[in-house]
Amino acid sequence: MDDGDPESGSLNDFWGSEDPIFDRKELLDIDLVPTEERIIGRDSEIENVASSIHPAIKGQSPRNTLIYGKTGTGKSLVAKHVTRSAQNYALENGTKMGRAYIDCTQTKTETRVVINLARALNEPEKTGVSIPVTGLSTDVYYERFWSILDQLYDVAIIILDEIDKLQNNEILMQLSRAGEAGKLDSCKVGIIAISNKISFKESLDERILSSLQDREFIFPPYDANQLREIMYNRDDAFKDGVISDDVIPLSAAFAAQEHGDARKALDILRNAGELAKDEGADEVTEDHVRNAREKANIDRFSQLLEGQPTQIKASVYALSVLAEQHSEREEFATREIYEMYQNITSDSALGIETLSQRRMSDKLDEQVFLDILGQVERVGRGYSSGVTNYYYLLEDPAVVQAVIHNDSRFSELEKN
DNA sequence: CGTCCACAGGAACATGTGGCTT
DNA sequence: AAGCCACATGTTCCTGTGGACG
Repeated sequence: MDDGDPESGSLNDFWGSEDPIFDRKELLDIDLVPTEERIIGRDSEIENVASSIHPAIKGQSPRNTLIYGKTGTGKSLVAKHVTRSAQNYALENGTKMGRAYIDCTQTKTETRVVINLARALNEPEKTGVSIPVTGLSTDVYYERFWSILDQLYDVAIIILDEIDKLQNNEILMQLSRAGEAGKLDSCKVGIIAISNKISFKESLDERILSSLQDREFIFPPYDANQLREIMYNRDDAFKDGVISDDVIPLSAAFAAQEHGDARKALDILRNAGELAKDEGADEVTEDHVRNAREKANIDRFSQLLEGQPTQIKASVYALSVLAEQHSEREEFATREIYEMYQNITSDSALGIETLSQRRMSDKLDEQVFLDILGQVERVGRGYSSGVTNYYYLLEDPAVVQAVIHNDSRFSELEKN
């Protein structure tokens, strides 16, 4: 609008400036499935998974497979890589192989999983089957799904990631027995189930278990050497010579301390680069890595909390106020938090309803699950009870409140 | 030692939303 | 247009618990 702006000259310099630190930052994204030579230290895992699904190449039944391992141990990576490679090979050999990936943290109910699978594998112009996003009964979705599989594929491989997040295991039942139950005529189905909890097995039906347990692999955490190699393999994310020698070994050491999580390693590395860039430094140093590790924790926390609904912010806020008022204590019982929560929600111009204590305690539990709050159980405290839950903040109350005040509805609250 | 308190968390039930089918 | 359907979000009711307290 204002032309002749005296700033525009310097801004032009800015737009034209090159990133002094990063070259191909996307390489530091954990979800990127690298080409095979970039997958480090998972050779035998790749081999194992590949051998499970090998029969699928010729259109025969693949074996169902269960993969365990902590976060950031390459489970999804290996599953995606192997199945993609198999699909390409099968295609060249005249086998129609379908392949679908479901993240069960996003898709938790049986129906949603079927819908997503069907939509992922469907080709409406060939099958003439339409899969509405919602509106049908689960049975109908299943029928359409089976029909799609039979029409389009000789064999389908389905990856269910974070399977322990599923509300119930009916979908596994259906998928693993589809052939025997006569739901499918020609198409074979293979399941690759991924979980980070070994205890997941206990919640499984005997029949599913026997079919899944067929092939079962545990992915060990990466050790510091492997983490280092993973990062060296992706170091062309940075400009040449920008990272000093100790940066990667130190990031690897930090990540190794936190259960060998490759995701964390890459996060630290990326954050270190960003810190250096913000400072205008031309080199990433050991100090950047140390700060990045701090920052990564707080960032994760803030983002998580920021994205939560208002009711949850209100309950967490209540806890933060309590923590502020009683500097000598950290943990507070549900009832105390609820009283404060009532003050907050009834009073102000927040414009939200005051929920029942039952409901609020569910919200708090949810936050414990997300690692926003911590929880301890205590017996027989104060005036009688069986067990009482006590909650505490995992970050400084000031940090928590700062994040919540970012929400415009809460910003007024500050004054009280 | 029995009674009572007050909490955790499961279960049944209610309501609202979005959307398909016929 | 009427009837289903899945599902999120809440509420109410209820059972089990284990220390406090008489």
